[in-house]
Amino acid sequence: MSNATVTKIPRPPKEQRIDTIVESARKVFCACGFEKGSIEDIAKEAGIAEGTIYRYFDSKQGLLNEVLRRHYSALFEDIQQTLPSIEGPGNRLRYLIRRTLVTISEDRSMCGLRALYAGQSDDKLPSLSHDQNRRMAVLMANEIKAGMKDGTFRSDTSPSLVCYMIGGALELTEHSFMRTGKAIAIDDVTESICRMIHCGIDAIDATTGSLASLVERFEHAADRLDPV
Amino acid sequence: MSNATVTKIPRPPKEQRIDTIVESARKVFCACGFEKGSIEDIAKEAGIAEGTIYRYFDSKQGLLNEVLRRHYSALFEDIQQTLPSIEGPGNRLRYLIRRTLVTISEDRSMCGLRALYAGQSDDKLPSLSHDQNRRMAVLMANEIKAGMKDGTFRSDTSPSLVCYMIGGALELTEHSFMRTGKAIAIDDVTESICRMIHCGIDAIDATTGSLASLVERFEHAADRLDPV
DNA sequence: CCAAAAAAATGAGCATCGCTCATTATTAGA
DNA sequence: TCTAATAATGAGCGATGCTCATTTTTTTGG
Repeated sequence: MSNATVTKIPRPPKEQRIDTIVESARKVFCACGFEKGSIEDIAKEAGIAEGTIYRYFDSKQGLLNEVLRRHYSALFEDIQQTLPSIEGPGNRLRYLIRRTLVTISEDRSMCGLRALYAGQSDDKLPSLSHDQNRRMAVLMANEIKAGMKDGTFRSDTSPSLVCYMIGGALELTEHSFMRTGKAIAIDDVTESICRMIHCGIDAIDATTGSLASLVERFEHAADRLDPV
Repeated sequence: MSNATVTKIPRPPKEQRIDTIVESARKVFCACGFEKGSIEDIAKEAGIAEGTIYRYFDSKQGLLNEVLRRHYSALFEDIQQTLPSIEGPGNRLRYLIRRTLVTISEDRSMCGLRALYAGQSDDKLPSLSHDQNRRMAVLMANEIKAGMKDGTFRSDTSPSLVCYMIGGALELTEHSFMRTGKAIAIDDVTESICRMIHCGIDAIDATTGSLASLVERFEHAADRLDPV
């Protein structure tokens, strides 16, 4: 009005504004969780008004979607580049499991968000988090199908079932990490999951023990018929 | 005051009132989900004032806790009675898996609640739903440990990992059921999970080189019996 | 360079919801 | 029957996601 230099701050371009909002949302959500982190907090963090957020995002949920989408896009780009260089369905499956563990291990706060968010989807379309999980599940399922085709894996395997079992194992690790904060023994866990997936829990001699004894009996029988 | 017969409705006993509230909450939560089902709805359904609910329950969350607790208590009582009559860790594990599938199959709306609720727990204590899952996980883990002890299962198995993998498989079935509404092929799914758990996905000849050598020995023995 | 139109930003305010508490209604005890 | 204890009520509080009329800034076109 009168004296002060009213330095007109030019508006940042659209893209940068969105970046600011998403980044602020990420900070707030990671710090407070999705429910407790309010739009007001995010607006304050970004230094803008609440209404501005709604010019770029339909809802709080949509904002979280974008936060997660950005966070996971790096992971999937990385995977897409690496995967073709690995030989064999079993090895590629192992890589996918290990890579997921690395991601979990890298960002604990985001894990909480992810877990929190996963239960969020109600009657709506599958939530983004589910979508990310599904994307990973599709990658894993592809490898399992490939393995079934080339004879590495049993042909009566259910790819989706196996994927969800792997998912369960990863979730356990994630939960445990979130609760305790203790570093994940990535290679050990990968090995455990892979061994389980490949061989199951039966003791070797329980699986084939009976078979071994059968062969033994057969050999004895053969011996009797044709003593050496 | 003046004319009308003011039929004094006696207050129901405390226990019955609680039952009414919990049952109303169950209906509303199942119909609308936890978030969208409001306390107002529940009070209206029960024919009481909102405040009354808070005489008996600390919070909306606590009310849901009780709804779930009652729903699952029957399941666990049933299990506790049946389990001791089944012989062998493998068979008991199979029963637990199948029994869970039956429960999922029996109440689709409650599944939604369960799934919704699972993601709810934030910084608080583990939610009731998690608690129920954990209770089931403990039962399964006990069987796995028993199997490891008696030599049925490999001794380097991680019980909790296996439990979570089973949990993942059950969750897939639950989600699929909730989305499609198509009846669960309980026995088929049970078989798939058990086969996976016990033997993994590897093709037989890939599983054990020892098996290959067994076959070789068999062939040698057979050769001796019936030389070409 | 300016005026008008378009676009962006604002923040007061709305609707909803979980929850509280002062007030009222009912029951139990003497 | 009178009184103290207990139960029930519902208006209202505070917080929150979201809207929209208004204001501010940018763009346009002459």
